[in-house]
Amino acid sequence: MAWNTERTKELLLAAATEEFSANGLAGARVDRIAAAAGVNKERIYQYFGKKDELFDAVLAAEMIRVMTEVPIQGTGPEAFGDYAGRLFDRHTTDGVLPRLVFWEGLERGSETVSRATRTDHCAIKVGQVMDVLPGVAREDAADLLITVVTLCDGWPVLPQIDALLAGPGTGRASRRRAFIVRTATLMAGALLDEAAAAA
Amino acid sequence: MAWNTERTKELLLAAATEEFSANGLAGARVDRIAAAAGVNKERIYQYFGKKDELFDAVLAAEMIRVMTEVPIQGTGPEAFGDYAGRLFDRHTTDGVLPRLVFWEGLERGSETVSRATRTDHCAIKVGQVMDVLPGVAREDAADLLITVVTLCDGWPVLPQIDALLAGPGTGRASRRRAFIVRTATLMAGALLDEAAAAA
DNA sequence: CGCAATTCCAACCAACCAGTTGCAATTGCT
DNA sequence: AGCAATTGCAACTGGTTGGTTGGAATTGCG
Repeated sequence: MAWNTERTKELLLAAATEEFSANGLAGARVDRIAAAAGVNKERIYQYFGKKDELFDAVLAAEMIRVMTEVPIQGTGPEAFGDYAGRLFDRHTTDGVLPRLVFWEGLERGSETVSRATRTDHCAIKVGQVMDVLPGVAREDAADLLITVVTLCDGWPVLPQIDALLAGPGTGRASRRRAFIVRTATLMAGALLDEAAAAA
Repeated sequence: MAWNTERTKELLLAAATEEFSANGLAGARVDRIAAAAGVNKERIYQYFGKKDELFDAVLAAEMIRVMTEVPIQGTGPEAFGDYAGRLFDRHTTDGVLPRLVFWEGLERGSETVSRATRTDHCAIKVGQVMDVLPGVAREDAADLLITVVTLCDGWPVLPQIDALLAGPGTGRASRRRAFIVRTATLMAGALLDEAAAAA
């Protein structure tokens, strides 16, 4: 045994994350990834197999990282709105995951490869939403999450829509943040009330 | 003068719309567009110039088409929610525009070329929202629109998110539709109330 | 028919890219 | 030092792509 193979893999994964996020699966250049990592090209094929599999690895790693870095905590609609705000902040300072997610949706559709790991983490997340909003059905919790994720992920990916609809304003991000938090809080509250009324 | 040049352009535009929607700007193949249109390759360069410019033409045409096909009508929060529902339906039966919009956001960012035409149509749309919700500020109307557009456009583009968060359920689309309509209605109502209270 | 604009055909170019291969150099454990 | 695993290097293959070019065929108006 010799060399630090783990470090090599991490360097490649980091470079690949950047490259895939910027250019997508088809647009990413394997040579660029290798160069940016300061590692030779064949290492990629040796450690990750095809380009597609490297993309899988990147996606799963990044999704899980963000999920653990932005936890859902507390109770009540405001707590859920707070979560939305923190997710928005995270994606505004680092738009890597949003881009990866949309690239995946566009270039691969629903044919997700590394499903197992991701499905588990997602189920946990939905469960956390149900904890924050006691009584809300799993399906509603999922819809709530999809809404927040779509809004927070869409923001850094659709700068044109903002420019076209809102015009070249100042502090657009903070305005948008407040709007999303409000939307999340309001919907969470409505579903909570509904659940309480049904009980 | 001879031949029907307009028809040739339309054939190319239609084929290009399909190809760009499916594969994005970088992923689209000029040869495929020409073949699908039953037209020769050089026509593209003759009529539209570079690939990028053809993409511009496609995007502007499709955006304007959907905007006119899905009008905003009526008054009150429910009317706005109804608009959201119709936009959702339109994008569920024909996911071409959503994909184009996200491709643009990812591959070109905010560097929109054919801005002039699109900006005008968008300003009109924001104005229509203000008509539906009297008293609501332009900025809030824009945010409301951005939210609805992001949610309706995001749905056909992010099938993985639905699969991951909600699981393989039946009738997911109609559930999601109802949720989005409810969200739109609720937010519109909140902003309307706020505007009324301030007056 | 005659003529000019339009279109097709088919080949071509220069560049690019994913993935592979053979070999020499480097590393770190024993 | 010795040795085996790891890595860098550099060239190569097979295929693809955006964009161009020159000439022949087609169209429809006058």
